[in-house]
Amino acid sequence: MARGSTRPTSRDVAQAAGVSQAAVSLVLGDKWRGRVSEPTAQRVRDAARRLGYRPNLAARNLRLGRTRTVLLVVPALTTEFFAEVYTGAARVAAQHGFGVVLYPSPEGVGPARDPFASAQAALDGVIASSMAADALTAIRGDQLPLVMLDSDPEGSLGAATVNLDITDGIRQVAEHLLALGHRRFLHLAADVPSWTFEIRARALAARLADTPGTTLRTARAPISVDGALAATETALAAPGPRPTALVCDDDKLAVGAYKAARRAGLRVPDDLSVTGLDDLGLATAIDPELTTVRLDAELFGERGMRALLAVMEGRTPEEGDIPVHLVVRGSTAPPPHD
Amino acid sequence: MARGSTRPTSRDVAQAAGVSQAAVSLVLGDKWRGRVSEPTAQRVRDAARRLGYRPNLAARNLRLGRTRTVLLVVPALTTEFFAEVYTGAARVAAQHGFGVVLYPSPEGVGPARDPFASAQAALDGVIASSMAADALTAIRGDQLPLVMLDSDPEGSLGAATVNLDITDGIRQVAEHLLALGHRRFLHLAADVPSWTFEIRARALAARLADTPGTTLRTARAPISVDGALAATETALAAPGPRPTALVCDDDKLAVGAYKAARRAGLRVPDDLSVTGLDDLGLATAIDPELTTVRLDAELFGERGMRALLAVMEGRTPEEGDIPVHLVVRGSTAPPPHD
DNA sequence: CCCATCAAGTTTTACGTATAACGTGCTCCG
DNA sequence: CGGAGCACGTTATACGTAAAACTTGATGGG
Repeated sequence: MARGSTRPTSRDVAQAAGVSQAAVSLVLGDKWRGRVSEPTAQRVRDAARRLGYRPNLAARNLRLGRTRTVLLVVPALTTEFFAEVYTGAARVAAQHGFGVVLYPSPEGVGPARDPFASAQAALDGVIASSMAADALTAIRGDQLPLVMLDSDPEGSLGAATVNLDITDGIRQVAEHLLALGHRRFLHLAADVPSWTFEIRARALAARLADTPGTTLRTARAPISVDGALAATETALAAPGPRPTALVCDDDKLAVGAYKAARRAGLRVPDDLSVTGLDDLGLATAIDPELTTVRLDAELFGERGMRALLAVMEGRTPEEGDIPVHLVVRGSTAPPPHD
Repeated sequence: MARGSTRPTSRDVAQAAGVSQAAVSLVLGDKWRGRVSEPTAQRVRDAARRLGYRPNLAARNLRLGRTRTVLLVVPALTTEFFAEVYTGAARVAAQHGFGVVLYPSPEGVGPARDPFASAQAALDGVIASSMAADALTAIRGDQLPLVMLDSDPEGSLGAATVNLDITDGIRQVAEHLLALGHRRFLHLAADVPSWTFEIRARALAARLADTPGTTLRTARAPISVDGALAATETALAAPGPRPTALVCDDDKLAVGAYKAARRAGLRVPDDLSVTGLDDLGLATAIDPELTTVRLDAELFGERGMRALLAVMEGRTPEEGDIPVHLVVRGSTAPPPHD
């Protein structure tokens, strides 16, 4: 007889079905083969449904010593990129009976401070992107299984890493622009201390160093349309021959670059070719549509979760960076004649 | 003496400090005034820090019968809108010692099926947006405190609701366009069965009905750039006088409308005025910048969480819709002369 | 001087679950 | 016909925490 106000427990179900609480646990946990007869099992299932029984997860977690919950630490949710990473991770997690709790760094893009304080959840593991070393060591000290997304393989304190092959993406961008005939490059770099942006700069510089006669200048901007607008405007007004190709660290910066070009009276792509990186919905919303590097954010999240599952089970995570590929659209063209 | 492999418990701390487990619980729970001496309390705190003790949340949740965790059910994370709702809700939640678990409907925009199956978490309450009635009754049956976002006040089964004043937003749009001189309207409506879209149509029709000489046609599209492009193209090619003002249910649809206009050889805003609704980052990324209705998504999330806190504490949630306001940019202008 | 009060703890219990360990009859084989 | 084994359960216990109920020794007021 249920008391009505509080949620039914397995004991309530047991009483309703005329069996012991242990029998209920066995039947509902699918561990009853050869231990409970089929008719009895059916009685239990009926009673559970009738009472609307759902197991108390806190009790189960305590008993089993695990929570089937993992934390995803992301820099922010200001674009759909990390939302998609979450979606991918959550899908794989759900397939394995796990839930994902999201922790977007309150400071926005940049290092996360204390991912545990506000994540009011007991955790079995952590997937972290762009995290500061101190928070990282805190997690390591907790002995929690950890997977890092897009992080320096050397500096991640031995944690497993899953990376997008950004280096190759930038190389493809450079290759494309060089083939079009560009020689004077401007790099619009995100002013954020993060491995994933560092390697963009390195990859671009490395590829251009292989082709004599090329020049590379760099402008830095915070990741915002207005920041990119200002930085690009300044860079375009600098003395000397104007760059003909503008390589942006991500799509959002490219939007700012479009605006700066327009203000400077330059047409994209006739006077200035622009490239992005991410392939957000933004890329096809603007005119001309943006030539950019497609990052499969959902796959990124999936791979991250899969790697975490591997770590938690003591297996070795899948190796290899996630391939990315250039999507050529209308924002790149041969450079103008002098 | 810690066993090294497993996480320290309050009992380990007790042993290290030479007190009972109860004393540890009292001290660390800040309930020790007049029950434990200051020196002893200090010993406990030191031991806890030394061992790196963090309480087992599963055990705490079981003991206290609450989890300080709530679920946020959203249609999808394909735009930054619900990401911001989450951010706002999570911030308020953190201030009150709550965590927020996200449940993006796997079906994308539209009704959510079973929010509990994959949310591997014990919950104290639910905030739900655009949810199907069946899942809603499931939650109600669970007796969980519930707050609905942007839902029909009549049809929410008595749950508390927090709504944006969309009706007023559309009214402002209509007012603006009418003042510019527009009389022939096209409504690009989201083809999604949801209260929040229904009231857009009603509000627009209601306002135009008040001004004689106006006409209103409606095109329906799924919420995607391509869908909006196709629907708008068809609508613009229809016989009869062409509409001069295109009111879109959200910003994403407006992007598709821009593309359709461009393909039809129409200039925005000279030949066709376009409005959106949301004021996503998208709105200022496109050219011309979009006249739209600014929705404060973070505030929406905050209000939702605050309302849920009120419901959980047996208080009455704050009344009143959240005001929205028109942001006039470059996509609207007086209609062309015949 | 004796009981009430109080500080400073300790002992015990309950939360709901999963499962190891422990009964019961009954069947069936040697 | 005796007991080994099986089918079908039950009883008991542990997970780690919070807090109610209890203990103990000292103090102090009437």
